[in-house]
Amino acid sequence: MSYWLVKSDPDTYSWEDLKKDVYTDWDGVRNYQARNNLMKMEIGDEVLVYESQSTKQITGIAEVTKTFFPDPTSLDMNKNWVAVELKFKEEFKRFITLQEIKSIKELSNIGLIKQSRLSVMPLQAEEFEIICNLATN
DNA sequence: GCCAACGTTGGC
DNA sequence: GCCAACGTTGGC
Repeated sequence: MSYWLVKSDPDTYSWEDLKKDVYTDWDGVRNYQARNNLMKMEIGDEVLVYESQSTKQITGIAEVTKTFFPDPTSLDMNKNWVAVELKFKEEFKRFITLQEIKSIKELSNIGLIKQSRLSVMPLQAEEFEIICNLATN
């Protein structure tokens, strides 16, 4: 059981879209490090969803329902991009902003801050818990 | 809109 | 294999 954080630009695919779709293929990832993380996801893993750009906040939790498969949106056969299937799991009572994450010392090593351009990253269990606790308080 | 960070491409 | 040029992402 692992924990992850994925980013999405809400103009492309928002939390509202996921809520509406319930299941979605998390595709379009075009970065090897992010792809390698997608390939490590297992069914039942919990995934925090972060909206970048306009809103900059973690909105809730999704769950991995299918492990990686070839990304159907990739036309380049030489580059084996992959997607996973995610399912809407839980919306946070309170969205956690980037600003708030930055203000918490225990989260200072989180990939979201350390490597701001990476779109799929692992989370420590403790980091996942801290964020969930914030969101339900 | 600007810019830093970083990934990719292509010439050498 | 190096590195300059360029493109993209994402915070501010």
